[in-house]
Amino acid sequence: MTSTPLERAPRRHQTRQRARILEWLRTADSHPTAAQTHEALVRELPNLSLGTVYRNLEVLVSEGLIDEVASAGGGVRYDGNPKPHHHFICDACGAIDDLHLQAPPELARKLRRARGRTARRIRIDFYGLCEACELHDSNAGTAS
Amino acid sequence: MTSTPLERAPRRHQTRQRARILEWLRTADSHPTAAQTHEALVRELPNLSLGTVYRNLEVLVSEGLIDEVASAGGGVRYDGNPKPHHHFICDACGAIDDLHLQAPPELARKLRRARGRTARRIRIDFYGLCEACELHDSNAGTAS
DNA sequence: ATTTCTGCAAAAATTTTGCACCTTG
DNA sequence: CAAGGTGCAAAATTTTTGCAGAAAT
Repeated sequence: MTSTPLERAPRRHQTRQRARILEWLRTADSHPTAAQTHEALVRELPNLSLGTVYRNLEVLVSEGLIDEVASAGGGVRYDGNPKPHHHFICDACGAIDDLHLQAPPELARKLRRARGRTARRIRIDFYGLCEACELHDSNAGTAS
Repeated sequence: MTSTPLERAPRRHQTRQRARILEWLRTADSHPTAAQTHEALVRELPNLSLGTVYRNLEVLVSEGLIDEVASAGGGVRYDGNPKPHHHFICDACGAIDDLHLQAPPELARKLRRARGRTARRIRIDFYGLCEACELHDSNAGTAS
């Protein structure tokens, strides 16, 4: 038996720090890193420590209130929108945008046919150039 | 002007280290981290340094020979299969499996309609339980 | 009162770099 | 021999932890 040693879920206390982190992530348009989250909130909570931010992000993820988004380059980013959605990621500037479109049910079927597995959740990442970068950028096919 | 200062691509030399890293990644069934790659190869290349592995992975990515896969938890992983494909990720054990199915063209259309952007590349991640974990695991709806 | 949380600082873990010396072309 | 590459070690980052005191329930 690989017994999980009877782990009771702790009763969470409500703290200003955690509340603000969640609230801020919800309104953030980008998908911030732990450091960016700390940076943004340290103005109004001057003693907020990075450790506290890390610990709270972990709690919020485990409670399903936010999502972890693994971003290329290795950093973890956080997404204040826990509803299933997809992402458009700019190849040039790395910006991540939420897309609230629905995954075609066909995909789940394809998976089942290919592997016999059932998908609980499907996440689609679209890569391309965001509007700003597309304009900004003429050297798209020119390079040698 | 944000001039790219006329950067000439270096002529790469062929080295045993780089060759073996690429070759090993191609046959690897998992999606290894830099550390795992080093660990696996240090037997046959006893002086192989981690720094070299990092530098070569970066080169191989930039040449499009391998892919970076950002995995939750923050670590970067590498995928020796540069052809576009998708992933099935086990919620329980974290294993990542390649899926060689084709994204429905409908998706690109949806993106265009929703955002007016064009997708160069679409990556789909399916989350669920792999076969081993599904069997292994009876406590799926039982938890309080 | 008891449990959970915070801030701070130290410790780990991960990734990047500088540099002297080898290798490839 | 010139351009790249390697190994090693130090430095820079990023994330995790231990602890004593503070807050929440």
